Amino acid sequence: MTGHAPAWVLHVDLDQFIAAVEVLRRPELAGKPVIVGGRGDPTERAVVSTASYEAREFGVGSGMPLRIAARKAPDAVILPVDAPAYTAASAEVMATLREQPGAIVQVLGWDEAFLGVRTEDPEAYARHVQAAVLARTRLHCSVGIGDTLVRAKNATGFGKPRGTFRLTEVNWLGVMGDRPTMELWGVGSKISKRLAAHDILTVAQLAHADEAVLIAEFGPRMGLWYRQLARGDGSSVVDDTPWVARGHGRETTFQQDLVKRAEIEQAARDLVAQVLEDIAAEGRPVVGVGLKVRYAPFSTKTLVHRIPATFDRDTVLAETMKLVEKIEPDRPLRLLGVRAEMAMPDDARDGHTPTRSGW
DNA sequence: TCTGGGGTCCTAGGACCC
DNA sequence: TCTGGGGTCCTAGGACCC
Repeated sequence: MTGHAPAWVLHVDLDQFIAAVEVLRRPELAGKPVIVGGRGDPTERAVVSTASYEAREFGVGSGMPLRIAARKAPDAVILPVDAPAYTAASAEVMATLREQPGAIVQVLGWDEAFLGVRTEDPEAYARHVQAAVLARTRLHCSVGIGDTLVRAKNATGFGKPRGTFRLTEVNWLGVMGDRPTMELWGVGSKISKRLAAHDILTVAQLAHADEAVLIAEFGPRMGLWYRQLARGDGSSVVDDTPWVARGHGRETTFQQDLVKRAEIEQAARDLVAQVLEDIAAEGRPVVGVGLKVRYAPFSTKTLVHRIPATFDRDTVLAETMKLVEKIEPDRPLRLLGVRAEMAMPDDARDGHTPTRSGW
Protein backbone atom coordinates (compact mmCIF):
# COMPACT_ATOMS: atom_id res chain seq x y z
CA MET A 1 0.00 0.00 0.00
CA THR A 2 2.51 2.61 1.15
CA GLY A 3 4.92 1.31 -1.46
CA HIS A 4 2.53 2.44 -4.17
CA ALA A 5 1.71 5.82 -2.65
CA PRO A 6 3.38 8.80 -4.30
CA ALA A 7 6.79 9.93 -3.03
CA TRP A 8 7.09 13.31 -1.33
CA VAL A 9 9.86 15.41 0.09
CA LEU A 10 9.07 17.13 3.38
CA HIS A 11 11.32 19.89 4.69
CA VAL A 12 10.95 20.24 8.45
CA ASP A 13 12.18 23.51 9.91
CA LEU A 14 11.91 24.44 13.60
CA ASP A 15 10.38 27.86 14.30
CA GLN A 16 12.84 30.35 15.87
CA PHE A 17 14.69 27.27 17.11
CA ILE A 18 17.42 28.74 19.31
CA ALA A 19 15.17 31.35 20.89
CA ALA A 20 12.50 28.68 21.45
CA VAL A 21 14.95 26.42 23.28
CA GLU A 22 15.94 29.30 25.55
CA VAL A 23 12.31 30.15 26.31
CA LEU A 24 11.62 26.52 27.24
CA ARG A 25 14.08 26.64 30.12
CA ARG A 26 13.14 30.21 31.08
CA PRO A 27 9.34 30.26 30.78
CA GLU A 28 9.21 33.84 32.06
CA LEU A 29 10.67 34.91 28.69
CA ALA A 30 7.63 33.67 26.74
CA GLY A 31 6.08 36.47 24.71
CA LYS A 32 9.06 38.77 25.20
CA PRO A 33 11.63 39.91 22.65
CA VAL A 34 14.58 37.50 23.01
CA ILE A 35 17.87 37.78 21.15
CA VAL A 36 20.58 35.09 21.24
CA GLY A 37 24.07 35.91 20.05
CA GLY A 38 27.75 35.84 20.95
CA ARG A 39 28.40 35.90 24.64
CA GLY A 40 25.23 37.86 25.26
CA ASP A 41 27.10 41.14 25.57
CA PRO A 42 25.88 43.74 23.06
CA THR A 43 29.04 45.82 23.50
CA GLU A 44 31.14 43.04 21.96
CA ARG A 45 31.78 42.20 18.33
CA ALA A 46 29.18 39.53 17.70
CA VAL A 47 26.07 38.87 15.62
CA VAL A 48 22.53 37.67 16.27
CA SER A 49 22.09 33.90 15.96
CA THR A 50 18.32 33.93 16.35
CA ALA A 51 15.71 36.48 17.41
CA SER A 52 12.27 35.57 18.74
CA TYR A 53 9.27 36.69 16.70
CA GLU A 54 8.66 39.45 19.25
CA ALA A 55 12.20 40.75 18.70
CA ARG A 56 11.81 40.51 14.92
CA GLU A 57 8.99 43.04 15.13
CA PHE A 58 11.65 45.58 16.08
CA GLY A 59 13.56 44.79 12.90
CA VAL A 60 16.06 42.44 14.52
CA GLY A 61 17.19 39.48 12.42
CA SER A 62 19.83 36.77 12.13
CA GLY A 63 23.29 37.94 11.16
CA MET A 64 22.75 41.49 12.43
CA PRO A 65 25.49 42.93 14.65
CA LEU A 66 24.47 42.48 18.27
CA ARG A 67 25.19 46.12 18.97
CA ILE A 68 22.62 47.23 16.40
CA ALA A 69 20.09 44.69 17.56
CA ALA A 70 20.31 45.96 21.13
CA ARG A 71 19.68 49.47 19.89
CA LYS A 72 16.65 48.47 17.81
CA ALA A 73 15.07 46.45 20.61
CA PRO A 74 16.27 48.13 23.81
CA ASP A 75 14.02 46.06 26.07
CA ALA A 76 15.01 42.71 24.56
CA VAL A 77 16.59 40.01 26.68
CA ILE A 78 20.00 39.19 25.19
CA LEU A 79 21.36 35.72 25.88
CA PRO A 80 24.68 34.00 25.10
CA VAL A 81 24.84 31.17 22.57
CA ASP A 82 24.72 27.79 24.35
CA ALA A 83 25.64 25.34 21.63
CA PRO A 84 25.48 22.15 23.74
CA ALA A 85 21.88 22.93 24.70
CA TYR A 86 20.86 23.33 21.05
CA THR A 87 22.73 20.18 20.03
CA ALA A 88 20.83 18.22 22.68
CA ALA A 89 17.46 19.67 21.65
CA SER A 90 18.26 19.02 18.00
CA ALA A 91 19.06 15.38 18.71
CA GLU A 92 15.60 14.93 20.29
CA VAL A 93 13.93 16.47 17.27
CA MET A 94 15.86 14.32 14.79
CA ALA A 95 15.15 11.17 16.81
CA THR A 96 11.45 12.00 16.62
CA LEU A 97 11.66 12.46 12.86
CA ARG A 98 13.38 9.08 12.44
CA GLU A 99 10.49 7.43 14.30
CA GLN A 100 7.97 8.57 11.70
CA PRO A 101 6.60 5.64 9.68
CA GLY A 102 8.56 4.97 6.50
CA ALA A 103 10.54 8.21 6.75
CA ILE A 104 14.06 8.66 5.39
CA VAL A 105 15.71 11.51 7.29
CA GLN A 106 18.47 13.78 5.96
CA VAL A 107 19.69 16.24 8.57
CA LEU A 108 20.65 19.68 7.21
CA GLY A 109 21.52 21.48 10.41
CA TRP A 110 20.55 21.99 14.03
CA ASP A 111 17.00 22.96 13.15
CA GLU A 112 16.09 21.44 9.81
CA ALA A 113 15.88 18.16 7.93
CA PHE A 114 14.45 16.59 4.80
CA LEU A 115 12.03 13.67 5.16
CA GLY A 116 11.45 11.31 2.29
CA VAL A 117 7.99 9.71 2.62
CA ARG A 118 5.38 7.86 0.59
CA THR A 119 1.85 9.00 1.29
CA GLU A 120 -1.43 9.91 -0.40
CA ASP A 121 -1.82 12.91 1.91
CA PRO A 122 1.44 14.76 2.60
CA GLU A 123 -0.32 17.55 4.51
CA ALA A 124 -1.79 15.06 6.96
CA TYR A 125 1.62 13.39 7.30
CA ALA A 126 3.22 16.79 7.94
CA ARG A 127 0.70 17.59 10.67
CA HIS A 128 1.45 14.27 12.35
CA VAL A 129 5.15 15.16 12.27
CA GLN A 130 4.47 18.57 13.80
CA ALA A 131 2.37 17.03 16.56
CA ALA A 132 5.01 14.38 17.33
CA VAL A 133 7.82 16.94 17.53
CA LEU A 134 5.72 19.20 19.73
CA ALA A 135 4.73 16.35 22.05
CA ARG A 136 8.30 15.20 22.56
CA THR A 137 10.23 18.47 22.56
CA ARG A 138 7.61 21.22 23.10
CA LEU A 139 9.01 22.87 19.98
CA HIS A 140 6.97 24.05 16.99
CA CYS A 141 8.00 23.51 13.40
CA SER A 142 6.89 24.35 9.88
CA VAL A 143 6.85 21.85 7.05
CA GLY A 144 7.44 22.45 3.36
CA ILE A 145 6.08 19.82 0.99
CA GLY A 146 7.51 19.32 -2.48
CA ASP A 147 8.10 16.99 -5.38
CA THR A 148 11.82 17.90 -5.31
CA LEU A 149 14.25 18.85 -2.55
CA VAL A 150 14.47 22.42 -3.81
CA ARG A 151 10.69 22.89 -3.95
CA ALA A 152 10.20 21.45 -0.47
CA LYS A 153 12.92 23.68 0.94
CA ASN A 154 11.45 26.82 -0.62
CA ALA A 155 7.92 25.88 0.43
CA THR A 156 8.69 25.99 4.16
CA GLY A 157 8.86 29.77 4.38
CA PHE A 158 5.26 30.06 3.17
CA GLY A 159 4.12 27.75 5.96
CA LYS A 160 5.72 29.65 8.82
CA PRO A 161 4.93 29.67 11.62
CA ARG A 162 3.58 26.27 12.60
CA GLY A 163 2.02 25.56 9.22
CA THR A 164 2.58 23.66 5.99
CA PHE A 165 2.83 24.66 2.34
CA ARG A 166 3.09 22.65 -0.85
CA LEU A 167 5.20 23.59 -3.89
CA THR A 168 5.24 21.34 -6.94
CA GLU A 169 5.84 21.59 -10.66
CA VAL A 170 2.20 22.74 -10.85
CA ASN A 171 2.44 25.93 -8.76
CA TRP A 172 6.19 26.60 -8.54
CA LEU A 173 6.43 29.40 -11.07
CA GLY A 174 3.07 30.83 -10.03
CA VAL A 175 4.26 31.21 -6.45
CA MET A 176 7.98 31.87 -6.95
CA GLY A 177 8.17 33.35 -10.45
CA ASP A 178 7.98 37.04 -9.55
CA ARG A 179 10.25 36.79 -6.54
CA PRO A 180 13.89 37.95 -6.57
CA THR A 181 16.52 35.37 -7.48
CA MET A 182 18.11 35.81 -4.07
CA GLU A 183 15.24 33.89 -2.48
CA LEU A 184 16.58 30.77 -4.15
CA TRP A 185 18.59 28.45 -1.98
CA GLY A 186 22.15 28.81 -3.24
CA VAL A 187 21.79 32.28 -4.74
CA GLY A 188 23.19 34.97 -2.48
CA SER A 189 23.88 38.66 -2.86
CA LYS A 190 26.89 38.27 -5.16
CA ILE A 191 25.29 35.87 -7.61
CA SER A 192 22.03 37.83 -7.67
CA LYS A 193 23.98 40.99 -8.58
CA ARG A 194 25.81 39.22 -11.40
CA LEU A 195 22.46 37.93 -12.64
CA ALA A 196 20.97 41.43 -12.43
CA ALA A 197 23.74 42.68 -14.72
CA HIS A 198 22.17 40.46 -17.39
CA ASP A 199 18.67 41.82 -16.58
CA ILE A 200 17.81 38.62 -14.75
CA LEU A 201 15.98 39.80 -11.63
CA THR A 202 13.27 37.26 -10.92
CA VAL A 203 13.04 33.52 -10.52
CA ALA A 204 10.96 33.28 -13.72
CA GLN A 205 13.52 35.28 -15.68
CA LEU A 206 16.29 32.97 -14.47
CA ALA A 207 14.20 29.89 -15.24
CA HIS A 208 13.88 31.03 -18.86
CA ALA A 209 17.32 32.62 -19.21
CA ASP A 210 19.53 31.97 -22.22
CA GLU A 211 21.78 29.01 -21.51
CA ALA A 212 24.72 30.59 -23.34
CA VAL A 213 24.53 33.75 -21.22
CA LEU A 214 24.58 31.77 -17.99
CA ILE A 215 27.43 29.54 -19.11
CA ALA A 216 29.51 32.55 -20.18
CA GLU A 217 28.99 34.18 -16.78
CA PHE A 218 29.21 31.22 -14.41
CA GLY A 219 30.68 28.31 -16.32
CA PRO A 220 28.95 25.20 -17.65
CA ARG A 221 28.36 23.60 -14.30
CA MET A 222 27.14 26.47 -12.12
CA GLY A 223 25.39 28.28 -14.96
CA LEU A 224 23.06 25.39 -15.63
CA TRP A 225 22.78 24.68 -11.93
CA TYR A 226 21.35 28.16 -11.24
CA ARG A 227 18.78 27.82 -14.01
CA GLN A 228 17.73 24.44 -12.67
CA LEU A 229 17.34 25.97 -9.20
CA ALA A 230 15.02 28.63 -10.63
CA ARG A 231 12.87 25.92 -12.17
CA GLY A 232 12.66 24.10 -8.86
CA ASP A 233 13.96 21.01 -10.64
CA GLY A 234 16.58 18.59 -9.41
CA SER A 235 16.83 15.61 -7.18
CA SER A 236 13.97 14.33 -5.08
CA VAL A 237 16.10 11.72 -3.33
CA VAL A 238 16.44 12.14 0.42
CA ASP A 239 19.81 10.69 1.43
CA ASP A 240 20.22 9.48 5.01
CA THR A 241 23.89 8.54 4.65
CA PRO A 242 25.53 9.79 7.84
CA TRP A 243 27.40 13.03 7.37
CA VAL A 244 31.16 12.83 7.75
CA ALA A 245 33.07 16.06 8.40
CA ARG A 246 35.83 16.88 5.91
CA GLY A 247 37.66 18.80 8.58
CA HIS A 248 37.44 20.97 11.64
CA GLY A 249 38.32 24.59 12.14
CA ARG A 250 38.34 27.19 14.84
CA GLU A 251 38.29 30.90 14.31
CA THR A 252 38.21 34.02 16.45
CA THR A 253 37.21 37.58 15.86
CA PHE A 254 39.36 39.75 18.08
CA GLN A 255 37.57 42.31 20.18
CA GLN A 256 40.47 44.62 19.39
CA ASP A 257 42.37 44.18 16.15
CA LEU A 258 45.80 42.61 16.61
CA VAL A 259 49.00 44.11 15.22
CA LYS A 260 51.78 42.75 17.41
CA ARG A 261 53.45 39.68 15.93
CA ALA A 262 53.73 37.92 19.27
CA GLU A 263 50.01 38.32 19.96
CA ILE A 264 49.09 36.96 16.56
CA GLU A 265 51.39 33.97 17.02
CA GLN A 266 49.91 33.23 20.44
CA ALA A 267 46.38 33.43 19.02
CA ALA A 268 47.39 30.97 16.32
CA ARG A 269 48.85 28.56 18.87
CA ASP A 270 45.63 28.71 20.91
CA LEU A 271 43.53 27.94 17.85
CA VAL A 272 45.77 25.05 16.81
CA ALA A 273 45.40 23.55 20.28
CA GLN A 274 41.60 23.68 19.99
CA VAL A 275 41.61 22.19 16.50
CA LEU A 276 43.93 19.39 17.62
CA GLU A 277 41.45 18.52 20.36
CA ASP A 278 38.56 18.43 17.90
CA ILE A 279 40.35 16.17 15.45
CA ALA A 280 41.81 13.94 18.15
CA ALA A 281 38.22 13.10 19.07
CA GLU A 282 37.68 11.82 15.50
CA GLY A 283 40.79 9.68 15.37
CA ARG A 284 41.35 10.35 11.65
CA PRO A 285 44.65 11.48 10.15
CA VAL A 286 45.15 15.10 9.16
CA VAL A 287 45.98 15.64 5.51
CA GLY A 288 46.16 19.40 5.46
CA VAL A 289 46.08 22.55 7.50
CA GLY A 290 44.94 25.99 6.51
CA LEU A 291 44.84 29.50 7.80
CA LYS A 292 42.06 32.04 7.40
CA VAL A 293 42.76 35.70 7.98
CA ARG A 294 40.68 38.83 7.76
CA TYR A 295 42.34 42.20 7.90
CA ALA A 296 40.76 45.36 9.29
CA PRO A 297 39.14 47.64 8.57
CA PHE A 298 37.38 46.98 5.29
CA SER A 299 38.97 43.92 3.81
CA THR A 300 36.03 41.55 4.03
CA LYS A 301 37.80 38.96 2.01
CA THR A 302 39.14 35.77 3.32
CA LEU A 303 42.49 34.27 2.46
CA VAL A 304 43.03 30.57 2.78
CA HIS A 305 46.42 28.96 2.50
CA ARG A 306 46.56 25.23 2.38
CA ILE A 307 49.58 23.03 2.71
CA PRO A 308 50.04 19.32 3.12
CA ALA A 309 50.79 17.98 6.56
CA THR A 310 51.01 14.69 8.30
CA PHE A 311 49.13 13.78 11.44
CA ASP A 312 51.49 14.66 14.16
CA ARG A 313 50.68 17.39 16.64
CA ASP A 314 54.06 19.03 16.35
CA THR A 315 53.93 18.96 12.57
CA VAL A 316 50.46 20.51 12.49
CA LEU A 317 51.62 23.26 14.81
CA ALA A 318 54.85 23.84 12.88
CA GLU A 319 53.09 23.98 9.51
CA THR A 320 50.48 26.37 10.88
CA MET A 321 53.16 28.68 12.19
CA LYS A 322 54.80 28.67 8.75
CA LEU A 323 51.50 29.98 7.39
CA VAL A 324 51.33 32.59 10.14
CA GLU A 325 54.58 34.00 8.74
CA LYS A 326 52.68 34.82 5.56
CA ILE A 327 50.32 37.17 7.37
CA GLU A 328 51.03 40.69 6.22
CA PRO A 329 52.90 42.63 8.90
CA ASP A 330 51.67 45.97 10.20
CA ARG A 331 48.15 45.30 8.98
CA PRO A 332 45.53 45.20 11.75
CA LEU A 333 44.17 41.69 11.99
CA ARG A 334 40.49 41.26 12.82
CA LEU A 335 39.99 37.52 12.44
CA LEU A 336 42.18 34.46 12.56
CA GLY A 337 41.13 30.90 11.84
CA VAL A 338 42.88 27.55 11.75
CA ARG A 339 41.46 24.58 9.89
CA ALA A 340 42.59 20.98 9.59
CA GLU A 341 41.37 18.67 6.86
CA MET A 342 41.11 14.98 7.60
CA ALA A 343 41.42 11.88 5.49
CA MET A 344 37.98 10.57 4.55
CA PRO A 345 37.05 7.03 5.64
CA ASP A 346 36.88 4.59 2.74
CA ASP A 347 33.12 4.25 2.84
CA ALA A 348 32.64 8.00 2.62
CA ARG A 349 34.60 8.55 -0.58
CA ASP A 350 33.42 9.23 -4.09
CA GLY A 351 30.07 10.83 -3.60
CA HIS A 352 28.69 8.59 -0.91
CA THR A 353 28.33 11.56 1.40
CA PRO A 354 25.60 14.08 0.62
CA THR A 355 26.83 17.06 -1.34
CA ARG A 356 25.19 20.23 -2.46
CA SER A 357 25.92 19.53 -6.10
CA GLY A 358 23.90 16.35 -5.78
CA TRP A 359 20.78 18.42 -5.30
C1' DT B 1 25.50 49.89 12.01
C1' DC B 2 29.64 47.55 10.50
C1' DT B 3 29.27 42.69 10.34
C1' DG B 4 30.27 35.20 14.43
C1' DG B 5 31.64 30.60 13.92
C1' DG B 6 31.00 26.26 11.94
C1' DG B 7 31.09 24.19 7.58
C1' DT B 8 30.83 22.79 2.04
C1' DC B 9 31.67 23.20 -2.88
C1' DC B 10 33.34 25.33 -7.33
C1' DT B 11 36.73 27.54 -10.48
C1' DA B 12 41.00 29.53 -12.22
C1' DG B 13 45.53 28.95 -13.01
C1' DG B 14 50.23 27.18 -12.33
C1' DA B 15 53.34 23.15 -12.06
C1' DC B 16 54.40 18.97 -13.69
C1' DC B 17 54.20 14.73 -16.43
C1' DC B 18 53.65 12.02 -20.63
C1' DT C 1 64.88 23.45 -31.97
C1' DC C 2 60.40 24.37 -31.14
C1' DT C 3 56.23 22.76 -30.25
C1' DG C 4 50.64 20.29 -29.04
C1' DG C 5 47.42 18.46 -26.06
C1' DG C 6 45.70 15.91 -22.23
C1' DG C 7 45.68 14.75 -17.52
C1' DT C 8 46.44 15.38 -12.54
C1' DC C 9 47.64 17.72 -8.42
C1' DC C 10 47.98 21.77 -5.80
C1' DT C 11 47.05 26.55 -4.09
C1' DA C 12 44.34 30.60 -3.86
C1' DG C 13 40.16 32.69 -3.84
C1' DG C 14 35.13 33.18 -4.02
C1' DA C 15 30.49 32.10 -2.74
C1' DC C 16 27.01 30.03 -0.16
C1' DC C 17 24.59 27.68 3.80
C1' DC C 18 22.85 27.25 8.82
